[in-house]
Amino acid sequence: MNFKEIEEKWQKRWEEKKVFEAKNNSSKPPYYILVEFPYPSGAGLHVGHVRSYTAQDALARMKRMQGFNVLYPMGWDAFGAPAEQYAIKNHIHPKEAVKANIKTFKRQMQSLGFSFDWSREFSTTDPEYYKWTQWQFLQFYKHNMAYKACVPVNWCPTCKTVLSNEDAAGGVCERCGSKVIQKEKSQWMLRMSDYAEDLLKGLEDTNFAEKVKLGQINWIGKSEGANVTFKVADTDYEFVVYTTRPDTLFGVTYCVLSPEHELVSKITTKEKEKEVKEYQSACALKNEMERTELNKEKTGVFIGSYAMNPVNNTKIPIYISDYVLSSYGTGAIMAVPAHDERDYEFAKKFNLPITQVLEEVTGKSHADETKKNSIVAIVYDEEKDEYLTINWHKQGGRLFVGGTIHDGETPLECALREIKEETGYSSLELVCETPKVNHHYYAYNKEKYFNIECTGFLFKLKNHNQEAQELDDDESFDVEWVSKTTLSEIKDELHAKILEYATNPGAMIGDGIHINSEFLDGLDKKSAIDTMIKWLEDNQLGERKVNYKMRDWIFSRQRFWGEPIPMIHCPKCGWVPMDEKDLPLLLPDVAEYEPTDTGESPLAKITDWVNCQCPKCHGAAKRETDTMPNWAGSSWYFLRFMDPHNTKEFASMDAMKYWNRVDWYNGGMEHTARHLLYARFWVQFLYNIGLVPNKEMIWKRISHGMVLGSNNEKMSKSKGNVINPDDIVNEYGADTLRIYEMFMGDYEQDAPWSTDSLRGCKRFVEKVIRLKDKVNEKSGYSKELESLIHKSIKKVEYDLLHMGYNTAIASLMILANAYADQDQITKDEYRTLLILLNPIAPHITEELNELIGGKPIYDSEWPKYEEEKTIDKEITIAVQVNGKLRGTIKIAKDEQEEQIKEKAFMEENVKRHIDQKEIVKVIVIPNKIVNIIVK
RNA sequence: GCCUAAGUGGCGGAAUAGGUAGACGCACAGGACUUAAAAUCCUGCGGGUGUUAAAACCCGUGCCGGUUCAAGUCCGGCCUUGGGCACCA
Repeated sequence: MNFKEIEEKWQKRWEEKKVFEAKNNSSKPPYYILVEFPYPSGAGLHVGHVRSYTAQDALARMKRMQGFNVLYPMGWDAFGAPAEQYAIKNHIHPKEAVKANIKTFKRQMQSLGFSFDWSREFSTTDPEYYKWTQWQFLQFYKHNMAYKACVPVNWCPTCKTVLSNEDAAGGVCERCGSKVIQKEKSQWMLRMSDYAEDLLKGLEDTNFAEKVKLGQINWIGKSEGANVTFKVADTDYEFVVYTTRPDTLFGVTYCVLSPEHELVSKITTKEKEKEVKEYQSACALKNEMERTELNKEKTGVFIGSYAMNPVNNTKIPIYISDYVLSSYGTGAIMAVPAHDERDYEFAKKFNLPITQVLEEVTGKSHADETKKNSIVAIVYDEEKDEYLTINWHKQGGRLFVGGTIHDGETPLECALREIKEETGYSSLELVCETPKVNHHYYAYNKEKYFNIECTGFLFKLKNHNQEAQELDDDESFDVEWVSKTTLSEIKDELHAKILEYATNPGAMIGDGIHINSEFLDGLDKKSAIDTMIKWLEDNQLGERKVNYKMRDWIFSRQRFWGEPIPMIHCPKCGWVPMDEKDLPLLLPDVAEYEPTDTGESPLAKITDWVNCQCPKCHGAAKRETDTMPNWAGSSWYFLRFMDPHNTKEFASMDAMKYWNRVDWYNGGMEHTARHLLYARFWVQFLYNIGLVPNKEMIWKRISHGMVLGSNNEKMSKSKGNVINPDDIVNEYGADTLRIYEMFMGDYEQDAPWSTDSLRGCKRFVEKVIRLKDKVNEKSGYSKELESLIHKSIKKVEYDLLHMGYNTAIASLMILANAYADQDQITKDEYRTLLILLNPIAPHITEELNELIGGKPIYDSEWPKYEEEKTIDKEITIAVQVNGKLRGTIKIAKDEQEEQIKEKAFMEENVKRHIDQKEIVKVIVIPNKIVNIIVK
């Protein structure tokens, strides 16, 4: 059989009969399946595209057969930098390159037989489409959701262009390699942060995969805390910090402002001015990415003035440091080194005090406890890599040195004394003191409950001189030096906790009870936060505050190849929106657009285009030359597919109400955070101004795994592991490629390409073709195959709805193998196999179906299974003895427990294993397993 | 560092509710058909002990421990790899 001819024949037939055109006024229930429309690059279709398009195609084809009016559209997201680069180099209009690329993509998609409704095709670069993108921008503007603001951008001084974060990775221009600097530019912004809470809540009205939801939640980054006002000592200035941990206010030992903070210049003292300015300009050179990279080691400068801690009026120094971002919270923080990792690092570096205000609790509390203070001391011998322990044997196991603090003694003195008394060592060097731990325990020798506040110490042993121990009579233990691994023998909660602190010094960020905190003492984290916020509000020193990481959307791009922003700047009237009826604002039709020296869009040089009339006062004015980001056109394309030819609206409310929403949206994991969030924001805005029927227009979102090269690496030209789908279609046929990509592995997981496995799928197709020779004139299902056929229908249907494409194919292979074992099969049997396989391999199945005289599959119904016929009457179950498989028995479905037991005991091998042994218990799980426990 | 997904034969991967681990496919080996090759068909295919052959047994789902009659699956702790985010107070 010539698969090429067959594929072309059916592709033509489907097109002629308009089989896949969705109707907007059908009585059938609607079902909207969407795949991310591609950016038509010069490289052509990737085998990764084939994977997700086939998966959604299979779903679409099955749903159609099940009686749904399926919308499965395709279009082009064709604005973007690569086309612009190509155009600049070759002095042609980017739309020419885009046209050629779309042609290739479309040809490739059609050669694979995807059931797209091509009558709804459009590109984001079509004026008929971007007219509405511009129109929607005007709605944002009119509802005060768009504004201009100065934002730092990545600027390459050599190329004289603005770079995306991607192109400026590592602080170096991707193209010319020169150092990227930060430059302030006035940009259009969308007030997306206003929607943070709604975007978070809206997730409840979607059926996104859990990991997708999580990505959205993390991106929005909600945090709850408080704003707290700090006064600058000896001045009238004050500043506000944002904190999620107001409960730790008593532990604040310094404050940090971001280098850009407006107060810095006002409160820096004379002596510090020079140092501060230098630090500020050093930071200004770095972009956010560099800051993070260079900030393994904390940097900062003390600006000479002090702040007053509002809870206890302690004077604390003010620093500036770039670990505090001006763009988040208030751009200022209170630092609690004892309970914040970053503050801890900073404090260590600048030798700032660390005040513990929260201590961890170990052990269980008891009503009648005696309080005392104690220490645990860990001594380390660097030379031998050993730790000093005390082995109490049966009276408490292995511990470190420990003891109670005497009156008038500091914890450190106590530690040194105890070490000397218990072990005789005295030549020690203090390495660190750990946070205090609040420990509850019962002392058996004293028959009392204790609650102790314990400080831990880590010492280094300086020399091995050992004096005699000074022991009490009731003390009997061995002093032992042990290796690190032996330390795992220390089971005592307190000692283990101190060990953990000593070996991983840092901030204590967990929960516990508050100390050194006046009215918070004794409270846990959560109630202390609430108590403190209430106190701050009562005293007008602060307030409860929610913050989001998500910022406003920078909507300007200094590019040519994007939707022009329909705004006009008039010297008299300021920014004026274009009249809606003048849309679309077309991109000029020129072939030359060198970048400007100022970093403005190449459009700025096209004066014919830039100069215009102010819509308000009709005076001379200039157009905005920035264009929209790539994300704009893709934020609402799924709405346009519902009504793509509408010239009056972006889509009619009727059409959107009919389709209701996207039922199933598939795309790559890399788009699940940003693209999906932008699209949801866009839709929520349109909903709020009454232009779309639902607040969430996408119901289910899943993401596919990548197709990797055969070496298990990402496909790339430089690695030489790229597979071109055209080659595979030519050599093996579209159906084989489609089957293989669905069979290659778990759909949501990455999978490497294997041409060997592809050949196996080819063999399967050929096997299905050969089965045709076995078809007889009979109808119905034969007794031998009936049950398996019903099971297969059930399985394939379930799998296609749950992305189990690989197992759907496996079950079809099993069915085909069963057919092959028969001398003859009926027409109905063969046809059912063909229909089940059709969603994945549509061409060959239609052809074979036609050859046996069947009604076209595209016009047929999905086969139905009878639940009863999928259930086996006789089943084989396992018999275990003591949990080990010893044999199997055949039982009738739902057979009585007694009979199953009897059969199990009769099994030869089982008999041998229970012979002469006492039967303790017999577990029978109906239709599943028998487990006999013997002694 | 944080978040997230994973780790099962020579390979891709199955195991829907804790119940016979390795479905299905690939690769490989042996055989049949053929003058021969390809295609096709049949058989085997996690490791080990064992047996003339079987039977049977032991070990096995990244590592260590736990829960359970029973763990790839649940719990605790670790290791490794991929993806995302980058000091968010």
